[in-house]
Amino acid sequence: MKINITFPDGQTKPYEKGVTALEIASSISEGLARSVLTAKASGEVIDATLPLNKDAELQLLTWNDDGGKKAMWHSSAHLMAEALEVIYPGVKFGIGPPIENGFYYDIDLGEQTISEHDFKKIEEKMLELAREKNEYHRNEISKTDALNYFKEKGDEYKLELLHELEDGQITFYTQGNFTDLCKGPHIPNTGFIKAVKLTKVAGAYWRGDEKRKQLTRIYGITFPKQKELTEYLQLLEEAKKRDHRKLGKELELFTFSEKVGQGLPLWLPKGAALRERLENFMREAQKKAGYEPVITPHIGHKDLYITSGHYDKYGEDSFRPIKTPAEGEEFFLKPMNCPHHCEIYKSKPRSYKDLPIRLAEFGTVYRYEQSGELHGLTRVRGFTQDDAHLFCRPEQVKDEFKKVIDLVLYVFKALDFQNYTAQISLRDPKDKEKYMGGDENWEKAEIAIIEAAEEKGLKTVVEVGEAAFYGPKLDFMVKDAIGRKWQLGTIQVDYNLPERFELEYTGSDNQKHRPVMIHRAPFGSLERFVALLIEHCEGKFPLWLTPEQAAILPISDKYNDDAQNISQLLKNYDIRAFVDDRNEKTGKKIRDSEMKKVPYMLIIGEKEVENNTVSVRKQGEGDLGSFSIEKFATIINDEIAASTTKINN
RNA sequence: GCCGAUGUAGCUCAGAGGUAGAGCGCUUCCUUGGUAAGGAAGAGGUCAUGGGUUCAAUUCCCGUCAUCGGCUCCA
Repeated sequence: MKINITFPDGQTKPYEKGVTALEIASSISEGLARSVLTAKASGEVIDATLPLNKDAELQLLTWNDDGGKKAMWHSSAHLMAEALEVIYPGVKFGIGPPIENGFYYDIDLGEQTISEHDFKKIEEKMLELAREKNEYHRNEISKTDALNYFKEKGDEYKLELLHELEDGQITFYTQGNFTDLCKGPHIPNTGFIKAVKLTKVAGAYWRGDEKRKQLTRIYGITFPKQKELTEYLQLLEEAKKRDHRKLGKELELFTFSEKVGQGLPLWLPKGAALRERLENFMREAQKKAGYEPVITPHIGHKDLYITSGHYDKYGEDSFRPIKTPAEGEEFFLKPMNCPHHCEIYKSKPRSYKDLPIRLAEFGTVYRYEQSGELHGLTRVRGFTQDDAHLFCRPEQVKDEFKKVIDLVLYVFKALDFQNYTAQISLRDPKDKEKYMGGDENWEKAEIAIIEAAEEKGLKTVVEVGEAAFYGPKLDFMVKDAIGRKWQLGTIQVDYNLPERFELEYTGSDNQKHRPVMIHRAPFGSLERFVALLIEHCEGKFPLWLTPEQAAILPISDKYNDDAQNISQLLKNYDIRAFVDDRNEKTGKKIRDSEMKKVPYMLIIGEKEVENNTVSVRKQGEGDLGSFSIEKFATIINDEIAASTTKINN
């Protein structure tokens, strides 16, 4: 019997029924056969060693394919499990999947513990087992036999997983002396794994449930060549150089103090100046878009949060209330600005003609985040949102929402954030208690977001269960230097707060109506935004934002006064410059300015003073030649103008 | 909050059961220099913090705090 195999280039060839992808690869070339990890047959990724029994479109997957990598790492998780079983007899296994970069396995070591100091011996054992080139054998097994196997082994985690599977679709994979419940696919044998690096150990709750037992999770990554591991490790080193915590310290943008408290950032002068420019940029953009600035206090009465629902949801997990000494009234640090803004809306009667009303505030809010979760400027306990609340008529929602999308995209474009993901976060319909408000409001809000994003042509991913407790949202997510995803811009439609605060407007029918609220923050929080900005530009900020635009470097202290004069002149052109008048050689001053990522260096010596010029050097590029001060000012201001024109078109 | 690691000078880090070191930075002096590190001298540390073991602890053990990597959470 023959079957027809169609290759990605459209060619079709007949093969014997029962042929494996690996055999097909061998028939093409030995080299190919040596690099095939798995195969995709009619859309499904399978073992390359699995017999093919019917016509199929076949794609051979190697290390260069996602499916190949995933299988490699999945098989590596099994290999690690085998090694662990040798070193830690009696270890029990949870799950061990491949992930974006490598794999992990959750294990229960009983009384034993494991730390990074133990990695070396595990890695060595893995490599030793890999060299045995043990094949990954697939076995279909009945549920009863499978249950018996893990009962005997005493692995309650695998038993729990098994109970959820149906008989007839259970497979085991065995390599060497290790057998695991697994649906595959796997690579042909362990010999493909040539380089192993265990990266971290962490506690992880069984099935992601905080209330269940915490297992030990070991992360690792493997490669088919030692060289690729070396390259990967280098890449990680490079990424660390972009880390905003490191750059923030080096460039003197922000700091933390144990005395002030964890998660409470202190903005240093350079960081504060940078942030202020960002705020002004946003103020300008919002003014054009019809927003009205408001200002509200940092605390609010407990009743405010009872009305808003925040007290119910977070009262116990927030910072403890502040009590007035005489009356014993309770106040909370504000965790959000919306309740205050709702009260501003209510300060006078509103007509349909007034809507939409757009109230904007750089509001500083405080949230008690779990201590283990704090992280540089990206996750803090006190931060400032570029917040605004739009109160509109129901028929205005979609239009307003689309305008906000435009604003967010404008901001991202201005700061060159290209690799964002637009994520629509909906509520989890199976877990309605987590959320506030009725079904009808939720449905309206979710539909409004989906339609607005669609009409704007945004490519979105939908995440169920990620909504805020009072409404669905559209978030703009960006990755940081170490690959973690963070929410920056956010837009949220809210039918619930207007109801809780009993917001109203008088319609053209002279009846009372309920407005709809849109919460939005294009930066999200200034802290987080600046953190991501630092990482994206590696501390080399756009010229209009950067703390110091130019360093003036006198060749010797004879020219210090001339340098000061030039600094004064540049101020007239709105150029931020400082004089490095240290008693150092020019080479040293240049080096230091390069390291501090100052965009321009102006070298001043005898020639320049005589000709009334400055010698211009650009960071990362080198000498540009001599220019008059006016000319230099034009260069800078043109460069800034060019970036702004680019944004506006 | 949970699991694991870490905490030594302003920064980056070395060190050892007998009370501490380097490089950079800082101060002073010499040098007055032309596009990525000129030279010398000096100041600077309750070795995170509280307790325990010991003749002796910064070093070993325990608690606390903070930081780092994950987990959970994230208005």
